Amino acid sequence: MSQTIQRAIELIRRSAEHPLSLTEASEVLGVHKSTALRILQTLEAARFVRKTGAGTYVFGSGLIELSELALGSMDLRQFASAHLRRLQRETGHTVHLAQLTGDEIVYIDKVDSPAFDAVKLPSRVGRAVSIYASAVGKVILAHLPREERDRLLSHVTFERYTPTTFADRASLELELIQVRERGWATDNGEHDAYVMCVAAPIRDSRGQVIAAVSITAIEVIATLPQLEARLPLLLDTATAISAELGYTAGAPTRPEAEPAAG
Amino acid sequence: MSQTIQRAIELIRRSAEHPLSLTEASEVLGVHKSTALRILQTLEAARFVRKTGAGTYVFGSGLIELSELALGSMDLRQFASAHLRRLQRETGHTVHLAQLTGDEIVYIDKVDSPAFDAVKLPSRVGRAVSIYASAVGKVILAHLPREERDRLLSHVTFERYTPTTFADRASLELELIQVRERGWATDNGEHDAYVMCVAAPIRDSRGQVIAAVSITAIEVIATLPQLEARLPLLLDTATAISAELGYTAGAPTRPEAEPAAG
DNA sequence: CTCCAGGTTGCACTATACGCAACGACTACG
DNA sequence: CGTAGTCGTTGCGTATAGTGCAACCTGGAG
Repeated sequence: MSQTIQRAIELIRRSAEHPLSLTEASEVLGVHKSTALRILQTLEAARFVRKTGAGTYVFGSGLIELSELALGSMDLRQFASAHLRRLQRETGHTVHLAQLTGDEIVYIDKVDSPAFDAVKLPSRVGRAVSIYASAVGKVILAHLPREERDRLLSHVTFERYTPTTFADRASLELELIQVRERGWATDNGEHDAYVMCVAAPIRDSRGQVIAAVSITAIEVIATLPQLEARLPLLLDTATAISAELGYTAGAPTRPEAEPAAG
Repeated sequence: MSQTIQRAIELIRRSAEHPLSLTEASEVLGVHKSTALRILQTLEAARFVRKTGAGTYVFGSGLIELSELALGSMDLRQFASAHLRRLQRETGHTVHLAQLTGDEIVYIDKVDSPAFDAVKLPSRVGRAVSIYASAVGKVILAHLPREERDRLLSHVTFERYTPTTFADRASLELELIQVRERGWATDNGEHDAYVMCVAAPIRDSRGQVIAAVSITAIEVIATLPQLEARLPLLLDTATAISAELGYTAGAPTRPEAEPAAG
């Protein structure tokens, strides 16, 4: 693992949080100023950081551009966009789109509620979301083939964030059975006590669940039963997005049955 | 300038475009496979790239998250968001927000038109926009203090993209005078022959022009006169955003006058 | 004018990233 | 079923590339 690149990465991270002076950068890395300077100059040439008039370094537009390029080329995101926005308008709640990518589930789109609670939600596009303590995580997990689910959960160390968290494999499996049977999942403040969600699965053309859409609200805005009242709309949205991906409902594949998976 | 970091940057760039195999990565850099592997492993540990099941490397969510963090912490973007969305709804056209950052003007938000032309527009959040061949560029340039304008233009090598481009300093200055006097700018296909824009300036609390908002359409959707018909809405939007930033209209500062700037 | 802090440059050194070669996993093909 | 070919991974000796140092520059404060 390259030391130089690790140092560069650390500086990019810091620059995203707040402007970084050269001296600060060298202290953070524990290296000489000249070393930090060379790293920052290299990053600057690629527009990964930008030098302000005050001589400090901040996050650069080059990285933003690359991120947008990567996000924009995701088919799912394009297909889902209009549906998500409609769901937001009709429910009034914040809408999330999360996708299973590799070993983690990542938010790839978010439509904020105009209500004041949007700013309080800790979610952010690109951020990985808890696999077992979120509605989108559970609904994806529940519909995955067993071996896949095992793979994802094998990395996990369970943590009890709140009193409602399913904080061990056994209780989670029970919850997942229920999720699988009814076809949607809730998050009853399982990661943040005041955040409620309802999520529905999105399937690709093979019938595989690859993503999930959810509506979210903090409890003072809407209780979990109030969110569940919007289930028809949510399920319609998920179905519509799945259809865009080529999924034909009632398809022969029933990956969630898995009588002898693995 | 650090060679290792430059190589890492190149691989990040490539991974944003399409999945990258190890062999491909090593060929791109002209280095041994083991070298490319170490770079990719370092990036992977930071979630800057992600390894797919097929063994290829793609753009990672870590970078997307950092970009969203950086974008989200921009005050201007937050203040402008609701206004941009309203402008889009009421005009039906694609809306852009561009900010002067350092030596370049960068798109920091974009609200796509639902019309099919949105996909044809080459703009992207994070991308730098031509300073002299765009409506947002010209409207910002026109209202900048002379020394600032000189600094920005000193880096520029003029290029005639289309027949309407202001492709030399003299003709651009004439155009800027007009822009400054009427308070808004157009782009009559000056960068891409079929893309039309109208832009208005956004001022901060000191009265300085720091950004611009624009509406854009391809010519088959709306001609320039048709876009100009939406000027009242556009100017209202720009004024509203400026107000959010603390600008009080009719302020004593008139930076655009600049009788003896510099 | 002097001092100080922060940033920049040139150079010698060695830690660090490199290429090599051998190995393992997998696939295609005879 | 065996063999050859492709791709990714590991360990190691080497030299290149990145590092720390010291001197220099710049701007602002006292």
